[in-house]
Amino acid sequence: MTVDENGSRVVSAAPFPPDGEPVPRERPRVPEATVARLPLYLRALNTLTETGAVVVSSEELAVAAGVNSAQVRKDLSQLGSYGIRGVGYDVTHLIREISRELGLTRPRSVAIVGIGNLGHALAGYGGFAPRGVRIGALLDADPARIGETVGGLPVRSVDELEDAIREEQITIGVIATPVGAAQATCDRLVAAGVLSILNFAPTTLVVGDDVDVRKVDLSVELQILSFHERQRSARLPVRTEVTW
Amino acid sequence: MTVDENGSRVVSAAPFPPDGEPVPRERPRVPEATVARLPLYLRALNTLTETGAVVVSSEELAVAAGVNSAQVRKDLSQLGSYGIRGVGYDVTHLIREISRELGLTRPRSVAIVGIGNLGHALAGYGGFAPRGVRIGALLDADPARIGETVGGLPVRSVDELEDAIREEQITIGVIATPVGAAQATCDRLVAAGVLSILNFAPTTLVVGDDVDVRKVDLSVELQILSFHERQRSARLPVRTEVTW
DNA sequence: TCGATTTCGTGAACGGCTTCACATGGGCGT
DNA sequence: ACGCCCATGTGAAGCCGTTCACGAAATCGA
Repeated sequence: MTVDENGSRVVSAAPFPPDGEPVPRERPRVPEATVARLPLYLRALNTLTETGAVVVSSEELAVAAGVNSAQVRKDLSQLGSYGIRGVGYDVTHLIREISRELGLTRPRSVAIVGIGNLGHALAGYGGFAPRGVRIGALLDADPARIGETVGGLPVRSVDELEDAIREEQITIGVIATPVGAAQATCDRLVAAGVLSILNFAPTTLVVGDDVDVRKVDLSVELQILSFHERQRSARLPVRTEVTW
Repeated sequence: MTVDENGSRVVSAAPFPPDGEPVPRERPRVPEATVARLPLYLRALNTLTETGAVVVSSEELAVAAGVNSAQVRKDLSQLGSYGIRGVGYDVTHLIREISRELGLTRPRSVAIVGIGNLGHALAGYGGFAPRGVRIGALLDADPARIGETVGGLPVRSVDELEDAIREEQITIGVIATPVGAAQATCDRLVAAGVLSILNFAPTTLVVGDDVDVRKVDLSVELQILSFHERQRSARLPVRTEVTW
């Protein structure tokens, strides 16, 4: 299962239930693009509650998340009609529904493999716990680092990877190892039962179709910015007066 | 200028030059989706040269980058026809052309603001220099960290931000500060002349239309994975036998 | 020289996503 | 109780991106 998979293997649900079924299960399917924005809405909503807001309009939420307001409405309508016309959305209700849709009601546990600078940063990042994601284990191959405590958790040997995943019921693996160890680490995580991988190593991981891989690549992001800067500078020298 | 801007302001070039012009300037425009893949190709090509490969087929490159081979051909054809039918692509030539397209021929300098764990990780990341991106300055607000050397570069006070940007001809700002300082840092970077921002702080930055912002958000990635896991588990309990 | 083989380049079809525009319908003031 | 106002929910249109399928072109061997 790749990042952009279009769910073609999913049993295509009938557009409508055969009759006036009282069971609302089997909603059509939430588009991938919407899923990617739900976390943004969630964060914006959490910020809003701190300011005491109790209802929010699609326009406000759109500004806070940096998207179009029609998009907000369409996204939220995918989860059901939780808004009130003429008023807006109930903030706490919306937080609950989005959290449920994202599967954050039962917290997920992650293992971070590779506790270098990046692993440290991830382990110490406070933004996980309040959002339904729990760090269950830190693993590293360097004996010098084992036993060290990072963010309240001890660093364990990567030899214990399989044990840790079982003990802590880990379902998500984060790869923060050097490039050379990334694929092998990935294979071990998958063999141990992990089905979701977040990869920070600058390499393309090869996995089975049933594994979900997402990739965060710093130099790719910078190169995309570089492209846009080049475009911009190439556009500056106006050529209208060359013709005469 | 947002990430997904569709270049509507760009003068739409005529599909063909009026006649057999020798000047190939004004290609139609490279799609954003293609730009996002060019860095992947570039990395795969660099790996290939190390193995001694001199030509590469679209199929090989596709496997290395984890995409479809038709996509590779379509992407590369956007930059011009650099392939040879029946043979493949010349590796070194392709590296040159992609680097040129991405604007990496004249190296870009970045400033990293916020030298915590994440800033350390970024500063120490070896993947930048060989890819046309140079770290020009490290800045932090904490007096205790100023003067420290990270990755061969001294940490300077954030008070010197404007000076550093001028001296080092920095065009890209990387925000690795706490959330609270992100927007203010962004504003200062923009005021100092930076037009591209890579934001690691979990917040939506508000900028003018002429500033290009990209965002890397760790918890968002994890929440997307969480959603897919929930989907998967909801699909597992087969319901065919409930009906009798 | 000629045909077989390989791989690029690309038109066309398809599907997904975004945006617009407006009907729908709930609240609030009088 | 009634009508005005406002924000949601959603068809429709258009755009962008992906994939298929095949023609074009280049090499190689006989």
